[in-house]
Amino acid sequence: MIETYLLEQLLAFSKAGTLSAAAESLYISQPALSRSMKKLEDVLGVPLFVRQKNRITLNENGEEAAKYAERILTQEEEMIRQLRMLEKRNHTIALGSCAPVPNYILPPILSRLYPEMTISQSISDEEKLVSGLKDGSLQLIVLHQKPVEDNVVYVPCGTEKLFICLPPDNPLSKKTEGVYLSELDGLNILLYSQIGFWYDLCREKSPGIRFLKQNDWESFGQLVDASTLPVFGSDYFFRLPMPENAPKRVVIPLLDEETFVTYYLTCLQSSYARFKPFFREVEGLSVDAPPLP
Amino acid sequence: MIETYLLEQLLAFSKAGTLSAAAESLYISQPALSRSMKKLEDVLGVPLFVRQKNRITLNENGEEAAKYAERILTQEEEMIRQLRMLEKRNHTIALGSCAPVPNYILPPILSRLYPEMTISQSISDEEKLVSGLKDGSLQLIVLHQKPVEDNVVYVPCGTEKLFICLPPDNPLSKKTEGVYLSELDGLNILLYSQIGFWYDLCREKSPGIRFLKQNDWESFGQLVDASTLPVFGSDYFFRLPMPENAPKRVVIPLLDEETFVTYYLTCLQSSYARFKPFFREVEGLSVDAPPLP
DNA sequence: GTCGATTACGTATTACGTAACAATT
DNA sequence: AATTGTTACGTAATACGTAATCGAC
Repeated sequence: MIETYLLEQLLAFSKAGTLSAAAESLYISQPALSRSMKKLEDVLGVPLFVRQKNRITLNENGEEAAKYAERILTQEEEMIRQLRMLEKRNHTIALGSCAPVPNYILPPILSRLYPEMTISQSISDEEKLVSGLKDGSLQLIVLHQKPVEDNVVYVPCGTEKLFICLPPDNPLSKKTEGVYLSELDGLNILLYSQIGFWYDLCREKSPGIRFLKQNDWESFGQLVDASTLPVFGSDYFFRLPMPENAPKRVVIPLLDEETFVTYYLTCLQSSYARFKPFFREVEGLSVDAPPLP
Repeated sequence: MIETYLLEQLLAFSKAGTLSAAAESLYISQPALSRSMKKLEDVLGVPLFVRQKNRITLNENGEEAAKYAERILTQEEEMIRQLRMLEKRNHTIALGSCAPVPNYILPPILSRLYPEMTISQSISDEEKLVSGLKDGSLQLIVLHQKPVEDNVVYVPCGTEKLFICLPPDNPLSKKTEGVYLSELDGLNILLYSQIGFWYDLCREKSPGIRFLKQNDWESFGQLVDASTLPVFGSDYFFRLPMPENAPKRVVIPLLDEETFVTYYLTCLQSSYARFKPFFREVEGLSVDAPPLP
């Protein structure tokens, strides 16, 4: 049996070239390393070095042994990595959503139902969500369309409606009955970048919009407050108890039917048993503001 | 870094099922193993066991870890095996021959020229000899035909002539000028089994011969002495200073041209430099009896 | 009572550091 | 003189064994 520290020290030597340099890199003394290498030769039963008076180098066996050592040490690292990942996966529920709103609503419910689990959340596009579900890196995903895959279970878990908030001096702000996305062509619109599929939708329907993207939520909020630039709004946010969501602006509904979406909470059939209580609770949930404190 | 003994102990536990049984199989005490498993969990940073009051079993992490442990330990064994093989290969010259005679003649010369090397010898068929040369398990081979391969070097290293030794009462023994192998059809012939290609040759030329095969050289010799059964003979053996090679028998030459062969000592081009002195010495060597003492 | 696991404590192994030395550049 | 590797010896870390305890069957 070859103890791992011997392999580690051999590899360090093969990289450093001298015992002294290797010993330094290992934070041990040179004599200790010298002895270890002798011991390794003893354990393996073959000489690994050619020893001159003042110099020690790997022989053919030693070169070969160093390659093996590297492979084995890599395997051990891989073992640790994988086990920690497995442990983590068994203690976290990874939720992925196509839009921010489900990520506001669902995690609190998950935390209550599975108090011992860590809840992780992320936003990405439909393709990545589905592949994440399949490869096990996501346990729950929220789509804005019914999933077409087999082997999944889904329920509607709320709706969301998109609005555009325009400054009163904009001519479109008079059309209180609503506008189409295509009518926004050419506008400069403030946008928080983490909004999932909504961005793609607007880009598709109205390629001429010039988005002023903000990655930081705080900065975005300040820009909304400090300017009268148009911003998108959602019925979800309008119901939150914030004083003013988009002050100094007129809220106009969008008329494209795609701006009213239903969210579908989805999991693999194989994990449905585990999440059944959650699905029960969420089924038919309307995307509403959380209860006032 | 995971010390190997921990992996070994984990694997032992996963095979034994209880700490006590595993400890026994490892020749250590139960508490020692208990502590080791705790330590392994500590090193890996994940729990590996479900601990009940009186029972400890692997959890999902543990099962996975045991698989990794087995892989890694196997790799280490493989490492030792391969290194020892490499060491051995670098200290032995493996000679393979298609017939026994070159194995009598060449090893003494090799020992003299390469005194620090171990000489190993074996007999097998042409196909295995060539593949052995190519895969490195043989460094020198002796064929009874010129090799057709590229990347090899060869020299003739002697000849051998086959005879048949018949009892005087056999009608064929009168044909002192010689007989063909095909004429031996139907005879019972004593045969020492380790004679390489000679056996295939006789089988091919005279399928009707009934061979009385002996694997043991001593037994074969005693049978030759104690009977008058026909046996094959070789000019090499006739020249040895033995009192009687095939007593009570008449030695008749075989007329098939294939019964006179030239041996070709062969090595890879890549190792010719190493064996050049040997080739020099052997070149044109006639397969003759060794000098009388 | 037996069997299996953990805890506590002492022991023995062994990997390591320091010091001294030898040899090369 | 500076660098590199080995030997000798003491030390410290640690893996192990023994004894005791707790629980379950």
